[in-house]
Amino acid sequence: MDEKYFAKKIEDKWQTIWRETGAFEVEIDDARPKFYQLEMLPYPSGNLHMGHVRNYSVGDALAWYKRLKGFNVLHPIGWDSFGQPAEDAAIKRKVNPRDWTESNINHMRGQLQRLGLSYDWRREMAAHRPEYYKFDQWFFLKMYEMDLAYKKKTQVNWCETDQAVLSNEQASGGLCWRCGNPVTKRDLEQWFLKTTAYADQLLDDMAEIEAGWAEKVLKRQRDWIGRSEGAFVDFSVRTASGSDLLNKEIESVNDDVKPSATADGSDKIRVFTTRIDTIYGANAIVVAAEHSIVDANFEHFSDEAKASIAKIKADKLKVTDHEAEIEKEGVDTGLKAINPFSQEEIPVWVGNYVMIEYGTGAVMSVPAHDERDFEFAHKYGLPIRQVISEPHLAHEHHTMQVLALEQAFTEYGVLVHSDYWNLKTSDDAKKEMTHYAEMHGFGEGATTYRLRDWGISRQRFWGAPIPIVYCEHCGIVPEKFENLPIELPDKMEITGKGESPLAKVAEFVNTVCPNCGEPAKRETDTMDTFVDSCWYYFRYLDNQNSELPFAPELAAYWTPVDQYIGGDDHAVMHLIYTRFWTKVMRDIGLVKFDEPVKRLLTQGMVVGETFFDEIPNPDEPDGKGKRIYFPPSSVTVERDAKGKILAAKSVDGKTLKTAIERMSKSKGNGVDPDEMVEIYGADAARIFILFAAPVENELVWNESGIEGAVRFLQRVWRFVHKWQVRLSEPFAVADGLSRNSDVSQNKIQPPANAGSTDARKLRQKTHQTIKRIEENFEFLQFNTPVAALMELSNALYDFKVEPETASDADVLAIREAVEALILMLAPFAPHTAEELFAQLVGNEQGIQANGGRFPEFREELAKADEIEIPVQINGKLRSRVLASPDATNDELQAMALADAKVVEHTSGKQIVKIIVVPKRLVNIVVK
RNA sequence: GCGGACGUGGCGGAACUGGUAGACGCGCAGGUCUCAGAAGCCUGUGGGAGCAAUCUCGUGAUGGUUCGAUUCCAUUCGUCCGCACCA
Repeated sequence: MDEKYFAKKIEDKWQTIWRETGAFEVEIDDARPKFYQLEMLPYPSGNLHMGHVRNYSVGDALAWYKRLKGFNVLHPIGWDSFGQPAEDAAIKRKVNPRDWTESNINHMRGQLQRLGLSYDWRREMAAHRPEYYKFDQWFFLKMYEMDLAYKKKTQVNWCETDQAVLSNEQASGGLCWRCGNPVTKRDLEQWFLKTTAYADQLLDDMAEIEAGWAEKVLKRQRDWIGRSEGAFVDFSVRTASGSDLLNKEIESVNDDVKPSATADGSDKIRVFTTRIDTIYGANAIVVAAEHSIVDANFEHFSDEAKASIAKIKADKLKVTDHEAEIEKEGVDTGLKAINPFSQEEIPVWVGNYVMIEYGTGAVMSVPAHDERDFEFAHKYGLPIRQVISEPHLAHEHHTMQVLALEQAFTEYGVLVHSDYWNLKTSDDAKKEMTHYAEMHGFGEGATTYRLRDWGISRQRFWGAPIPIVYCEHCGIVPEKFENLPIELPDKMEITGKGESPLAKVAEFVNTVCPNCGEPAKRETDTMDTFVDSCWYYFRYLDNQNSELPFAPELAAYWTPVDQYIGGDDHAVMHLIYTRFWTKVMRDIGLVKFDEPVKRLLTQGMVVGETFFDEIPNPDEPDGKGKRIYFPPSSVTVERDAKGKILAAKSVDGKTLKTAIERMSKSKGNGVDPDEMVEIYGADAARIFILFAAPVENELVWNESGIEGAVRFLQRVWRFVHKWQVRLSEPFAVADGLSRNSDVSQNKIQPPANAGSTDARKLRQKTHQTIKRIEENFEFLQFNTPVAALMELSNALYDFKVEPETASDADVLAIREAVEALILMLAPFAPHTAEELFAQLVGNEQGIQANGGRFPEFREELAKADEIEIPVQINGKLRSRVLASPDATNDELQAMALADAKVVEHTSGKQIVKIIVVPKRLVNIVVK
């Protein structure tokens, strides 16, 4: 056995053994419970970063733990390999995105393997390979059949100079990332998936996963879906003259918007409100500039109104960063609407704060009870009338003149100045008024969502082509399933300018209609990469299947995912889309459950110090400058005694600003995982990253701590080495102790009272540690079990017995502790654990092959001979007494009162009360 | 603006359902070994007082509930995150 711990050597050795023996390859096994451990797959950018290392170290720890617990653990990995960076690389460096992606994957696979992560590599998938995206297309066609995929016009970010569509990131700040010119919006026909069809299920099924998902993630999803219950109310509309009703059928410009015309064909504006109880306070109808009623009557508007509406529309085309609140603007159209409850005539305004996308694109303005309406009414001098009162003031308000409020009162209350509904509560009024509207045919209860259908069209090359053909005779024709995959061409030109790159590839575009066989053209848009990540973890189950995305019977065994781990930046989009996808797969019949992920752990970011110079940018209204980053290695940093940065200077003496930001190459604060592995070893790097902070927290990278992880591993290593000879010798049969060969089966079961007090204490520590670590894993804590292992290791060093003189009972206690330590170390430092275990059992087959299991907790061994009971006087700790763990409350009280220090503190005082917490504490209250 | 989370040593962080605050690690200080250094090992390490036993203050701040509060409640300050006119 090597005396010294050389990380590199044992890591190479065990990575080879794992690969050659297929140590982590799994198949269906009905004899064991399954566990599907999943981590979010990486984008193959070229290099692993520390965030990946953290994510995968956590996942690997759990996978190891579950294997040691006897589960059949599926632990796969793959590549989210479609996306913008490959295309950017193609534009900048004239490389083929496929070659660039494949070579990145090869490099990063090596990095993952050097970390010693326990993946079943046979199951690897990559989104950009035709055998995978064939099924993106398959799903698209299924959804098209199910009426879940459709095409409609929508706005995109558009750069006039480059004639190109931009993603939100590429258009950030309202400027094009390539040419720096202002970005505009443009209408484009795009493909959508009907996520809204599942809005209620996405909300309601959260009940099934509540226990396993962080509340903050569910909350964000709930907000994203944004269900609100209310009512539609129809207001009849008159022209400015107040006489003749308009006869035109009014239709919305937007598919999301419910038609404004009611069944009888007369002209109405339909509004959505969650506060129908406030309707007597409506002073106007405010509609979005894009509302159909505006178009229908535009010619009758005043010049001022026309100009104002045009301006509002134009302002909406500007790309804003959501930073400042937009000043409310609006104009009276001259149209009049009739409040169906009060028969009052109120004006119809256009307002920039009403969104055409939400509800009906029209609202009733109730300034007394809505802050936005209040602001609007205030600006334009519209009347503000209170119709909801605080309950205790209701009678008074009811008999008084209509009040003008100083600010909006948005709470529920009691109705006033509302005719028949006066003095009813908001809750009752909402129900009754909705019912009344339904009875009289001018409204109905309604639910609206903020969730929009998912636009999946991308005018890009590096994505799955949408399998649609446009035929002059047949129109929009879906490809036939047997023609899949529709493959990306090998030759293309990607410039970042103009329309989708696929449109320029004639061999791709020109095809025949799957329906009539006549020449036709292909759709040249590709799918959003979030499509790939919707179902990738089902493909791991069956990555060779060419008929189906995966076989349902494999999914029936392995899925749903038991534990999913990733960054919380995916709390909404990816995790909503994949939940949606699962529900579609259920409706197709591929799976039999509603929710794909039972437990979700969102891990915090890995961040580091950054140094930068800020160059003022006059174009930015808030004075935010452009940052030029300097790599930390090039910066001279002055720190105070506490380590706080006092000053940072660049090589040329420039004073730099500092911040703590997400690690990234461009900011120069990244840490290369390969370098960490090279210097400290994969095990130490993994232990450190788990130990340094709780998983959910942000982790500020600070290299000094990693040495502690190395020291810990070396301490364990040295201890095992020092004791190896004694630990491997067979125990005397006369002692009733088990033999060496039983070690891996956890069969060491000597009598609990054997050995010295110290030996018993060590065994207590061992079993207490087992319990603690088990609990930590169940609660997904990874920093505390590492601490517990360190404590156990410290306890071994505190056990002052030398190998030469140790009794069999001592050796046994040590052996038990060492074996438990090694096995429990495996999830955190698998190479070291494997090597030490091999040395202990005397073969090279590894923990799993030797039947290594998580050590068994034994209550009777964890129990201490005596426990220390703190004694408080008036709540202050004054003394401690040693007692048997079985001592009764009366005994504890007697011992406490007999204690010398207690006597000292209580003498001359009157004992008022004595509180005894069983096995815990005694508190004596004196006066 | 609305919503949410969180404030514990020099630092990262422990602390079961209210019951010995500061586990574990980093850092720092002293010692040991050595020709010297590295590594290792040992000791100490929240503040204040004391030679010491020990006393006292202490979990952002102020109050409250309780025999007892880092933990529960109220107010307040601060930090971070999410949403962004969703009617």
